Amino acid sequence: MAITKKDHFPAHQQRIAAIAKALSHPARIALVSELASQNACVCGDLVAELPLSQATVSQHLKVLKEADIISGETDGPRVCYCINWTSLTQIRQDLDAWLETLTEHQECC
Amino acid sequence: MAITKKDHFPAHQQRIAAIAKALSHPARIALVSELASQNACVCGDLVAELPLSQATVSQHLKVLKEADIISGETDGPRVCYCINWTSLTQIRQDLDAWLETLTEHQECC
DNA sequence: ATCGGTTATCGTAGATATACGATCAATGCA
DNA sequence: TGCATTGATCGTATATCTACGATAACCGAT
Repeated sequence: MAITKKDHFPAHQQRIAAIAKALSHPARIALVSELASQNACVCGDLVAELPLSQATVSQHLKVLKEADIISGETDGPRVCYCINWTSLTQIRQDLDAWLETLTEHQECC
Repeated sequence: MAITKKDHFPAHQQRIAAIAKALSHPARIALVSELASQNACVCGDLVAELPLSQATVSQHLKVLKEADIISGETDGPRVCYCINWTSLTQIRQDLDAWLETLTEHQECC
């Protein structure tokens, strides 16, 4: 793509886009749902729930971690992942705030 | 990616992911914001607002259109784009519903 | 120290996404 | 009819994403 131009946009637009991007794959939606419903927390259990290899699941978990949606702490030989509720709440607010500003003007063509 | 496995996930998870994907680029967030604030509707004006070429903007508009977030109707030689409020409202509800189900269980590690 | 189990990372292949110039199709106007 | 304007599409280059096997790193227990 030659050179990305994402940096040419305002920070708040980049923020919304970054949140959306982290949630733009069904596997990551499934992981977040699974973690939230507390059916699983250990990485191995999550791998068992998804139709993906361990390596791929680990990669998706990394994306969610970098977006600060989840966090993982080592528990002996395993890793326990869980939702970062503080961050997720903020994300929800940011999304909602943006969607709200849209509807405020609602009077298009 | 060899073969995509997105189809192996439940429809509602695919739906959330698809919404997120359509909003996963700052240019598209900017386009939606711009359209909602009614500062522009004609494609040419949108191109002038963004730091992208006409071809690229047209491509982003196409993505938003396919996600049913916006619609465009020909107005003489121009094309007038506008927010599909019905669909956007539904999207907002779907997103909010998903986020709500997450917090219901909120009691992780 | 070695072994078995767990997870992250590396390397890689193929699929998509991003970006743009060039071109095409459609429209309005001279 | 011919021309300028507008916007979609094509072709293409590069970047990023998705997926997995293989391997490395780590831990607990023997």
